[in-house]
Amino acid sequence: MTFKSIIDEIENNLNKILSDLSIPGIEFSVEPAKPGFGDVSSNISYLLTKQLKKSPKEIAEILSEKYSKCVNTLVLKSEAHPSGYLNFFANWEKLSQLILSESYLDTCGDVDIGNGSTIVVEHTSVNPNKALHIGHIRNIIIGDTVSRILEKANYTVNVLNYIDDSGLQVADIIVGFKHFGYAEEPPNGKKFDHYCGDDVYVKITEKYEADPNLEEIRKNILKELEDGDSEIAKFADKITRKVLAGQLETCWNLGVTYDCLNFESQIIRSGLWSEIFEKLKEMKLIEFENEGKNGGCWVIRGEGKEEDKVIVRSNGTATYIAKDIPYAAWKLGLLEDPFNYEKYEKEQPNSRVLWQTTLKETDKISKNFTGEKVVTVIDSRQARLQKIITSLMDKFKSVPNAYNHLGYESVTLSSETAKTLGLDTDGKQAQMSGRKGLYVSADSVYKILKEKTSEETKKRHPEMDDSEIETIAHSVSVGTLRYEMIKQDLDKIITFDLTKSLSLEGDTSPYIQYTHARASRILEKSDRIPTIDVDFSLLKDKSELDLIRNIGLFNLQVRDAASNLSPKVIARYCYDLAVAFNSFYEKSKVLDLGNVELENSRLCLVNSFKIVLEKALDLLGIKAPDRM
RNA sequence: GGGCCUAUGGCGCAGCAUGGAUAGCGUGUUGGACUUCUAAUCCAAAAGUCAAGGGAUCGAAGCCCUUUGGGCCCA
Repeated sequence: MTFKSIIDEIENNLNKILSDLSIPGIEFSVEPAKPGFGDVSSNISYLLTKQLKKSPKEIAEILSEKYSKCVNTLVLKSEAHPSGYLNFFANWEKLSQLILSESYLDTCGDVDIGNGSTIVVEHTSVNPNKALHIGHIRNIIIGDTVSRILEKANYTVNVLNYIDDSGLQVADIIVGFKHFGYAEEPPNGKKFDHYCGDDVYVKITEKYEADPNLEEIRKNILKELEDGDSEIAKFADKITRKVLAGQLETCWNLGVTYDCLNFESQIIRSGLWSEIFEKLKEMKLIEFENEGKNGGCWVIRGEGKEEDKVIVRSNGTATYIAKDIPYAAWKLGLLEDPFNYEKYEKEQPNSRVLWQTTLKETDKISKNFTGEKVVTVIDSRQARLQKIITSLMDKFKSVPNAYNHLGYESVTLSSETAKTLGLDTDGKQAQMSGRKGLYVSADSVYKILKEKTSEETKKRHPEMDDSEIETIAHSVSVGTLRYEMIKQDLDKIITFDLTKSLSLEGDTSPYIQYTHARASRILEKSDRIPTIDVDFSLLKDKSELDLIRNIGLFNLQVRDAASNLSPKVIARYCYDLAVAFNSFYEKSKVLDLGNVELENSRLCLVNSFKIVLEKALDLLGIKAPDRM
């Protein structure tokens, strides 16, 4: 039981009072109070003004009076604030005991929203022709964090990465290899994904601009890609898998892992499309256009003023939304699974097994990576397309809201950073572009961070050996990058600046991780093992109670984050928790107090903080070192 | 032409879903705190017509409408 206990108690009592007054159920709030207004507040008085024909203040006074006669275990007293709010003060001795005991359990922070049901989270899904840049990282970190949160909320999560290995971007680099003599081995040991993105892809794009005739070559390559048995398709498969391996290396380094890789080329060859095409016709979700500009096409009717969306062109080829529809239906388990599965050739850094789809019949392993619900993480430029898919899936699946598009705004480059990459934007931010070579790669950002944090750690701990420094610098660098990608709202554009975005102070991951290190040091230096068998009445300082309150809010925050698919909620929670600890740290010493009872109580609190912060940071995929 | 997102101290953001108290935080600026469980820390000060206008409400940063600036998507 956590801080929610006292909220529940108050809610129950207020409901009882309401029914005594024979007022039918109204939806009042009972929430953690703002500082200076007790511990819990309710807006109930405002909502009763019409029925009782009294001012909020008078009502609050009446309710407070009645409340004092209720059965209370966790509430010490209620108070009518002149503003009309009804404020409650906790019996902290009991509440602290509840909260801190709970925090020592493995299940701390668990909530049950999913009820064990399966949910698919698809993220990453980057064309396998280039290295991941900082914009992709936002997608990946959002997806990974949401998966972790959903798991905490009792969903069985299947994480998918969709590999678009048969599109235009892949065709481009194949043109480079096949027609412009780019070596298959990158020069001087460059990572293969970087080589394909920085060198081959960008240069070929330049050549297209110079010579429009090359379009023809690309078109032919594209056609050959669709035919799985062609030489080109086999070659492309080899190249894209090498790029993919480089991309996965970057992801794994950031603590991101997957359950299954789904290859677009296989979806195309599996025949899923024709199956879904028939179904769409049958359900009359698409119509054949006889005349007008879309004459001869199969279209989805736009709603209201929206344009019709062409699904199959008059020449019989499917548009690229046509690839998304069968995949979406497959994710929801609406189609018979045409795939077999095999293990990916490399192991992921944690114990999670990574599978990949295959059409080979040889080693027939069937798996199920579909979900009763689906979350697709794609940036909001795809919102229109995703809306069409969502409404189609709503018609396919009886469960409402089964398919969810989790959109987010893009990452742009600050004008200063764009300038360092050779583009003068006249003070404006710049959209990243893989095609133009205007991007900051994830690997390079990690490398810069790693150097910075290694140096800092070395300065603080000259005695440490290199491998320990390396471990700490890694955790802090990954944390910093992940936290930057997650801490603000999904619909805010992140303007990435190579120097400004890599701060290690203030509202950052190192700040939070540092508080964890402080807590660890206290526990390490004390020669006792913290227990919950302590005198909780000794914890009565404001900073102590504030820290306990924050600890007790963990599961409420997880619930909020999971039900709203809002990873930043957990980021803010970690930060608030760290602030509360730092305030406690300044005001209350823990060791060498000459008072064993008090020391034990505070040790219990410190340990509880450490446990909960670790769990919360784990939801963000951030590791907390014991020293830094 | 149609649609989506966004606007809150100099800069970057939270709060908006579910209207109610004194609009919070970081950074930057100014000043202060390391002989102490680690200063990647803490304390304090200055800094706000919550884009503008209108509406419903006893009450709006939040809800509705209009306009403007910025970003994106479709045509």
